[in-house]
Amino acid sequence: MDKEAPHAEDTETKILHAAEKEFLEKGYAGARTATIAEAAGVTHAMLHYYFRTKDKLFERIITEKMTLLGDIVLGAFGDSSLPLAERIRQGVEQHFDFIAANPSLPRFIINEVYAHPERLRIMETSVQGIASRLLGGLQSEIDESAARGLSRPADALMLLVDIISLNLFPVMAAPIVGSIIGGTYESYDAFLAARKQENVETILKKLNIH
Amino acid sequence: MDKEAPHAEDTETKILHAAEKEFLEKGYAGARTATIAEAAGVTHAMLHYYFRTKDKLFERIITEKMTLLGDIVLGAFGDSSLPLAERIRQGVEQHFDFIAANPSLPRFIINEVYAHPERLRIMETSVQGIASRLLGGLQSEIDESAARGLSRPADALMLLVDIISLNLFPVMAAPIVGSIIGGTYESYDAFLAARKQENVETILKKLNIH
DNA sequence: CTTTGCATTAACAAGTTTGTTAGTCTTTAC
DNA sequence: GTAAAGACTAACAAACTTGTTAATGCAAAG
Repeated sequence: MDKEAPHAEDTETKILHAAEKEFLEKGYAGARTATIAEAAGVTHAMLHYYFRTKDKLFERIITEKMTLLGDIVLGAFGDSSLPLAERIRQGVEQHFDFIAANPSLPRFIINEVYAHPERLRIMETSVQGIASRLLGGLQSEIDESAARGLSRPADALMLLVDIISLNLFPVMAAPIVGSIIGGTYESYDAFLAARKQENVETILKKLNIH
Repeated sequence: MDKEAPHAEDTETKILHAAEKEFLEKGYAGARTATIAEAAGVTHAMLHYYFRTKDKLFERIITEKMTLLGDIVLGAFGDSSLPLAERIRQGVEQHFDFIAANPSLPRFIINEVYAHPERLRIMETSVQGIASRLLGGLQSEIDESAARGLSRPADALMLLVDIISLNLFPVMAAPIVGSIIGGTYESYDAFLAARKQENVETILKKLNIH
């Protein structure tokens, strides 16, 4: 009826959405432009008409996804208005939920950055900016809490690596971990829910926070 | 001079070694049989002569690597002759060292299992066998230690997932993490060494072990 | 010495994948 | 109504990738 009908995407957007799915699932090397075009419901010439090359289309997707991943980390742990224990609990949970909702994202970024480290250099200053802002704030809060005897001292960078490590693996390696847990849990989602709480507790125990 | 000269590999072995490197670095989709042949120093017809297809060659590599990864986990944590704290410390360190020495292995396995989950089914009984044997033994030791008040109770499966998560990520995501830590550490190896100890402590603190 | 069988090579072939192009259709502006 | 511009299609082409094949070399067995 009007300007914001969610149903009819234009061709460019349809291609972008199809490309996102294909690249995230199969990576650059495994993705096929013909498959993207078909999934978008357009001829594959249109893909080249709008984006020239597979490379340029890929660049669009990966830049967007790298930015998203950085923003999520900042968004999850950046809120300094809460007491440390709450800030960390919420941060771990928010980060976990986002990863669980976007399960191929970490694998995608890790693979493509490994294959072409120069892609990282484009984001490097932005990544380092986010990291130093976040880590600076978090570190001083950890220090303050430790000085008051409310928790153990800790290195904010190490803590962040702990959290990301713990949150990523069960999602990235879902098929393998799923095969190991077998029927122990009702579903893999049930395992993930348990895992989220386990990760929160692992981090809080590490900090020995009161 | 004699039977165990390490220098002259035969053609088949040269292809296998070159294939291992290419597949681990680029994955199945990104690997090129021509590149493998060139790296092995043979014509690419030889690759087909010895292994028929790219698929069959790949199967050889991935089966070997999946088995290796399973054996490593079992080897690192399977030794039940030590006190629990030592068993875990040594397990984490051994596992970490192996991953650090084989940095592309986890990425490779995770990617290829994701791309073709049926590859996992071939190993499934073996993987589950290893897992249940390992977890059973570890769980009873954890329970016993907890009953004596020497440590907190814990789920062996969750603990194993913790350890693997913590150990894999800094190696898998080395370029990204390296960019974040910037000049904080002398080298990435120095960071990894610190990381290994951090992981041991994270796990021991979680168990609150004496 | 010759025959047999394996190893190797060069050339080729089929299929796939990315990218182009010439021309058509549709919408908008005048 | 028509001219212009952008969107679109079908067909094609070039490059790449996997895999084959026919011919050759070579070493061991008889």
